[in-house]
Amino acid sequence: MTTQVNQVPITIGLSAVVVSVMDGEACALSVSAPDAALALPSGPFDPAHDRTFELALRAFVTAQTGFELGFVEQLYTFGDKGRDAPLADLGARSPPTRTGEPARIISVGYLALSPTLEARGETLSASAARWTPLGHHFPWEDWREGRPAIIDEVIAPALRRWLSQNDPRQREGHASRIRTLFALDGARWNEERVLERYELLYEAGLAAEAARDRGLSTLPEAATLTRLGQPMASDHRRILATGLGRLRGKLKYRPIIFDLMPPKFTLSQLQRTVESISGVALHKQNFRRMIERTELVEGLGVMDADTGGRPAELFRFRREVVAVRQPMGLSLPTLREN
Amino acid sequence: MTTQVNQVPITIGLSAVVVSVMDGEACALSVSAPDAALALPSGPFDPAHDRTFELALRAFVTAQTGFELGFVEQLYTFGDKGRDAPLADLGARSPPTRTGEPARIISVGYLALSPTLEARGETLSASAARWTPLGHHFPWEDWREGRPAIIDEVIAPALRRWLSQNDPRQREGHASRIRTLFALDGARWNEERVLERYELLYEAGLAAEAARDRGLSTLPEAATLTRLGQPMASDHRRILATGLGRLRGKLKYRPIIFDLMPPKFTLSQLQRTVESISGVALHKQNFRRMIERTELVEGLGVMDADTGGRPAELFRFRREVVAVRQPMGLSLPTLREN
DNA sequence: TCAAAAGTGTTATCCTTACACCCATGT
DNA sequence: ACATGGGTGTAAGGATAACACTTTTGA
Repeated sequence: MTTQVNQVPITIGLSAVVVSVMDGEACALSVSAPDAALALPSGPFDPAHDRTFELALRAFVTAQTGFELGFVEQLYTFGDKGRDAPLADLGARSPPTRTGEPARIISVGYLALSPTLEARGETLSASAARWTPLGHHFPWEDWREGRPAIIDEVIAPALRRWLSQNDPRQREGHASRIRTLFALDGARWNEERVLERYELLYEAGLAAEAARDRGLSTLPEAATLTRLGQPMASDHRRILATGLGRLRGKLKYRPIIFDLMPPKFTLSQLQRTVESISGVALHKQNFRRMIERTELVEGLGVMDADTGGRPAELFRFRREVVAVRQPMGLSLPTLREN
Repeated sequence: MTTQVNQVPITIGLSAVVVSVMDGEACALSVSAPDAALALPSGPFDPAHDRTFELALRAFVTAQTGFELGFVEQLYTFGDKGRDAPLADLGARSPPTRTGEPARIISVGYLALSPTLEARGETLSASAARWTPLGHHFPWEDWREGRPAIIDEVIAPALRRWLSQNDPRQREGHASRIRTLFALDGARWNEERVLERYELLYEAGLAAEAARDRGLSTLPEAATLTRLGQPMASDHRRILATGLGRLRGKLKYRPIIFDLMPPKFTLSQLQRTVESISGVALHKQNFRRMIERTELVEGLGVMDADTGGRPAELFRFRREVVAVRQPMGLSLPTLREN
């Protein structure tokens, strides 16, 4: 025990996983870190002036990217030493080092959702922010077209190689994690476990960030790494994985999918949005029956002709029913094929 | 924007909601705050020496209460100004005020589970810690014997009185929250929304903490307040509500109930444990069928004779299957009666 | 006329919920 | 024998998952 407390000052950084769906692809808002790596919009929390985390977050996301957040929810607070120091100072100021020692940086991650909105592109082009498909960061998470080839071609072999170099006492546990997280040997894919999959890859040195953080020890061939998703600054890809996992889970019991939809939408658009987030393909009619059962949407009797085929009816979200019976959200039946 | 950052130092406090079930009652571990109020075991996070939040938490819970935590999970980070200053210094040291201004106190709440264990009582008696039934803090949350009388006798009338004094523009929204959160007018009880219920009562000035934090403005009769659950120091009852809600939700999709069970148990003990946490009564046979379907437990062929009636078979949790197919957890069908 | 996408009918299967009933022990 | 709690059989109703099929537009 020390007698003097807080010789090491604490800095709190806020990071936002801002998700939106553009052209059928789930994307996250990103900015460029000083070293040109992609980063989440982030900024420091100023204890003197910010009344709440959420207000601070909304303010600097608007400042950095030029638009306002709707739905916002806290994800997790990352405090471990040893993880790469987050760029909490990305916004403006640098972390204080009043006494000479480096500040301890804590980061609080947030999830935010933004509806698809065509007009929004212009706002963005004025800033350094851009929308990056989540599939670029997590290419193994998209099962909409069936099992992604990268799992069997790259991930499974690399993980098995790692396994064989492991401490034999840990081998069984690791083998079982590999099997279940990546749906090998007949195990079932669970789309919610995004974070655990990323952490397994990181642990196995298969995330570019791991090589960076560990000073390049036991680096796999660079060719393998580049196929395993675009890395991000600091621990931002971990925060992004946390956000995607949370969003996928929450879809099933809260109607938050509608925070990603424009005011009017067709049922196919709704289905494609769910699919792009959850990463699995859904059975059309069962999806519709489920939506109907929840009574969360209402047909407007108006048709959308820009579908490429037969015109589709437009629907709206019945926001009013949520107040009455905080409902189930959507149920994702599981996988349609394979 | 200031030029000088961190004039106001940040202190991080850690608080633990440690849940265990004793004699069929869900309890939380509590300690006595200096002003004699009940408080959660809490302590400061020392950025110079604590490598992770979780390690720091485990250490001071052991120091304060004398036993070790098993399952631990982060709940939420509370950072709003204006909420009552948490007792982050309960453990030992006082918050630093190097520059004269008060430190900004952030608190990180954790949920921890501890299996029922008879021998544990002795450890506790040596310390200032004790087990307090959650029903003392949230008397409206226990629906095992049907709808608690306190809802219709005390809560609903008091909330309606509050409603009538409200800004008319907010009235409709508030009325709907009251209805759905407390299952009035035929609305269905949702056992997970513990935090929202507590926050509604707090907002309406019906939690003793609200009177305290607001300097006693519009205090309802003291008799009403004392029926509305035992208050806690700082915002600890809010953290406790967060923990109970999270635990109730998580029961349904992760098999964490077994972190509350001893190594061997009967199915009735298991059912009573689920009931004490979720606060609802379950149908015996349906519960058993569900447990059977999950294949999470295994009969030992050994009988427990201390049941008061026919001896019951003892079961154990098959920890090994969790690794294989991170399973559903338990599904709480809803309410058996009413 | 054909491609493309919207939208519907039907069925087997499984899970949920709710009945009512029997079994083994201690007093 | 009877109270107490353990343990089981059956059946209706609803949700899920998977079939294949018709309809309406634009090119």
